Amino acid sequence: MEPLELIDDEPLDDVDSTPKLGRKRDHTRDAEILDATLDVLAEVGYDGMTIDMVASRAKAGKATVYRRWTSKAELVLDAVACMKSADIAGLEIPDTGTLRGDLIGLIKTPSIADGERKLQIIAGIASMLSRTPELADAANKAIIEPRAAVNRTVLQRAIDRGEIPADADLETLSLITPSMVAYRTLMLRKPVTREFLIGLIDTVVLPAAGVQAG
Amino acid sequence: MEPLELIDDEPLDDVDSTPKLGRKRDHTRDAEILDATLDVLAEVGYDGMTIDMVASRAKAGKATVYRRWTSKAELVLDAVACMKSADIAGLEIPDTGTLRGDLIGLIKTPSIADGERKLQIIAGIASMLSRTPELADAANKAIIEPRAAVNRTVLQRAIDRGEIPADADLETLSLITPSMVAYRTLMLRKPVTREFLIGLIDTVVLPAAGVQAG
DNA sequence: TCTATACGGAACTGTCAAGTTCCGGATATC
DNA sequence: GATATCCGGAACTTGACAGTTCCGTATAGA
Repeated sequence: MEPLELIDDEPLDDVDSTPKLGRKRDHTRDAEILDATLDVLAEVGYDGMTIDMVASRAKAGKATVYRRWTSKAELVLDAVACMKSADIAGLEIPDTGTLRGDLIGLIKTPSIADGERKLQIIAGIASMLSRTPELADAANKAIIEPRAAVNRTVLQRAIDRGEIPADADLETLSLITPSMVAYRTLMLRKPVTREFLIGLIDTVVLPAAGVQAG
Repeated sequence: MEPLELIDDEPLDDVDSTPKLGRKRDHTRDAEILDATLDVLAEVGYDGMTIDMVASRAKAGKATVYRRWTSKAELVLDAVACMKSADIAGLEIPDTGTLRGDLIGLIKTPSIADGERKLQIIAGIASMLSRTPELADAANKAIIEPRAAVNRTVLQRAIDRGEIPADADLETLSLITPSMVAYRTLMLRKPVTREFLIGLIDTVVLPAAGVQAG
């Protein structure tokens, strides 16, 4: 997803071709600032975040930030909407032939770390979600949905090969691990280990999906 | 749980007996202010909440609040810690003879409404949880833990009567519904209906507990 | 090299809320 | 009724941050 164009109205195909005059707006600079925004958001939350924090982390001036986004709210919305799914995007979905193998194959150390950062970001904007639907939608699309989609894919394949019943509730099943990981991280503040995830898969997800135990 | 004694150091048995002079500090006034705090917290979150909002909702002066709590942070911590479990407290745990019957018997409309308010409160303080462990602990003890404890009770009874395996993971099982309800409310912002809860019980909790489907 | 543009940084303004102080009025004890 | 205590309310002080403006500099195109 591209950053929302809040200032520029130049054609997209002009990005790397010859501009008329002076220096061109650098779109990678946008990304750096947005990423700094997410870092600060994860660390101190929306209200604890100041534009100065974001700017200095991105080695930018505050004026530079305001040249590109009209307000703090716009900056945060854009940052959440443009969030890259570092874990999902480059992640090939495993196809081991069994549901258990696929689910366990999805457990990756960088993916866990990335997931915890995203949960911190959600926690940082949680109080605004009920009053800012656009932000809630953006967070959903960028954070929750990709993760659930991957789970749905491996579950659907398990249905296709007859490993689990065809009427299995994919919507619910795909949300079990995200939900319980979120609770463990945010409320219990316990680390999400590989063992914890395997335990969840074996004692909750697989039985609920209809796989025989053992 | 009593409000933390941040100001008074009078003996507890003196509460309703003869004070020495003038008017006595009114402990129900504390409760009213704490409750107003929770209301505001649920509506606008920690950072959106001002002491003036709390005071005027409790028909109190700001000075009165500061006479009883030293800071906004202390007030909020105390409010969360003293939160009454309106749903759990007066709730007799059903004993229907089956795990499914007990779990479904625990679903009560007022309990759902009360639960959503509590989740709004959690959302309001979410961004502080990772930086204020005492607050996270208080929220967990006051909101999630009572609910999980009830689940553990009915699960233990199911073990005792041989309905589910004796080695069932009560810790995990008792957290399935709280986690998924929290996730649904806070992140998906979808309503928690009776149907949703029954679906969770039938497709996740019971299979994971080892009850035969159907 | 010249020039327009965007830059980082710093100084500035305006607002808003935390926390304090003060006061007139109620209320309970004596 | 006299008195001590706490009350609600309002007027403060203070500090922090959103957002703006300005300036000297760096860089890319002509």
